[in-house]
Amino acid sequence: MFMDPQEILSLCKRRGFLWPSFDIYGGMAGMYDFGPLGVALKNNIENHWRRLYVLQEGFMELSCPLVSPEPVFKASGHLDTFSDMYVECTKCGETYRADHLAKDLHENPATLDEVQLGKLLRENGVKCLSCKGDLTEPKRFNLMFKTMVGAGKAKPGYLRPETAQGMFVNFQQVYRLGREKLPVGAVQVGTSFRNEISPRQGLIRLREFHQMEAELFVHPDDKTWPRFGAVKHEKLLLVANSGETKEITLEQAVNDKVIVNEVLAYFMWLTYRFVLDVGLDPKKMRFRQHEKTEMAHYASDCWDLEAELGYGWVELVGVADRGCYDLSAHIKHSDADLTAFEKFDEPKEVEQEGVKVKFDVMGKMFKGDTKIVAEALSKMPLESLKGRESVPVQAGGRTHDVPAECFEVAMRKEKVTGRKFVPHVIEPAYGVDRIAYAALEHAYSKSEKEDYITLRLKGLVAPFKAGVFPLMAKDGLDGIASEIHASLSSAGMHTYYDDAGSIGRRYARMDEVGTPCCITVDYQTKDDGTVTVRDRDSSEQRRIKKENVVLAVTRLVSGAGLKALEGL
RNA sequence: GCGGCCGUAGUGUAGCCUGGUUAUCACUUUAGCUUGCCAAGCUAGAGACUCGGGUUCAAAUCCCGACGGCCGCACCA
Repeated sequence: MFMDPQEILSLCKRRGFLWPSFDIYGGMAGMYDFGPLGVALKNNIENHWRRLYVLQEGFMELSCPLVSPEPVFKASGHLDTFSDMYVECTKCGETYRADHLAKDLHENPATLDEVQLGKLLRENGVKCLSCKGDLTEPKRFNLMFKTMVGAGKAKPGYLRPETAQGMFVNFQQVYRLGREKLPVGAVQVGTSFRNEISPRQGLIRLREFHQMEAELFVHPDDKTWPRFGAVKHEKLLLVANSGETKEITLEQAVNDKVIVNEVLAYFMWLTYRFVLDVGLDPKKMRFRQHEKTEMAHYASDCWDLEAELGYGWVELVGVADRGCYDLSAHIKHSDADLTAFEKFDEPKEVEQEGVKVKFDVMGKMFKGDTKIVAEALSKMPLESLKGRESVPVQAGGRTHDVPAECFEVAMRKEKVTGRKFVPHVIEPAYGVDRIAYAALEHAYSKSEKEDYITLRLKGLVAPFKAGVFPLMAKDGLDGIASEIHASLSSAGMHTYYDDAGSIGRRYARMDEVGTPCCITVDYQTKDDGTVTVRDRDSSEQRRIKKENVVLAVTRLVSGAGLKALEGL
């Protein structure tokens, strides 16, 4: 069925899921406010995700600042990647990457600023490739929001364009807390920012959005996963970049090298499980492998989980093997040791020639300079130290003459028990807003004849778990209903109490926001203590004892259906 | 950022071309009555011309700009 996103967004606005931000000031593209129902939906999605990643798979959840200092993004590559320069044709409006046009005019056009690049293009008479029109001066599009941290000599900072970097820069903490074993994983749920040129399509392309990202650090030679065996016979619909589309088991996909390794396959499966749990339609889901050209140069494999929506196929989740790229980049830029250590089976004896400083002799001679001279000395090539009476050492801006009795060069035996290596990263990255939207769209249904809208949300994600109504707001029915509402609330369930208008209208309101069931107190309740439970999707009812309401709602929310109320 | 279309209560709309009373209708919503299980009825309310400038005696209506929306192009680390 073709779905018009406008219809969904209209419902969302009407019923308090979400609305355009800053509306009274004319709004701002790419920003949405979540209303009470939207917040509940989003929280439910995020909390279920935590249940899988943190509780089930044992990832550690972090929460890092949204504003990050410049070096972080220098290292990650975002600063350079986001600073692409564009020129436009003044005649036909075509846009080009300025550095691409200058490719043959300069050995490395990416190093030029916009003024230099503009001059270069002008002097070489570069015109529009399609219509030969004049080009504008290069313009810089930076997709990160920039800000200043502190007053006076403020440092530039950026709003994070993804949550991932916070986990990479904290690798040491995560590795240590994981007791220095691999695999070890971190997750972060939170807001990210991208200053999109033209945000569009409702929640699909936002300037401020929510991500749930996981970074799993693994040994480069061991990309297996303990729970893989339990799911290896499960099937996924794969659209490979070879052009083939097939539904095959995880095991076969890994054996045939369709998916590059076991751990990636496992997290693709977990991703699929997750989106089914939150109510997405399996018939409208697929995994699409990135094209070789689309994939970041460092990634060895990347699959997008896509959902079919009114907008077409939309990426909800990206699952990538990023290799050692991220940690290596931060090692290079920060000098921090973001490596893991592996013990050899047998320690190795390694004989190595080295210089040993005799501090007792040297200290008397060099006094306060001893430390810096010794340091400089031990960094010098061994050959330049051998067989000399004294050695000139540069330290502290001077040349020190160090006599041979201050050190000796000798073979040293060292026991090497293992080696350091840079772990590889498996990254599942989820777009919360997109998933929330997909959950709404896949749950949306409208009866043909009377435009009766029902959101068939999974109980797990539904903002309200139940509606509670007195059939009439009198004769004590309202009091009993209030008590039931209170008992559900204290059991931790968000429920909606409503005693106004006809009962049908109240059911309809709840159906439209996806509430799985409604409890109605009627006159029979006063006689025998039973209430009716109405199921949203079938609109059928059962009577149960009122003291069993919490249990009944719990069962219905878990998707058990009315038959699970037998005996209550 | 470019091009096309568009912007009226919470939602969906009429009016705009051809400027002129108190801006149409439905749903929603509030209060009261009624109502004994699926958007019922009655009565009384509330609620809008996206913003700014221009033309005019007079602008929802015509013109310009901004903002916002949809579609296409480009972009999407």
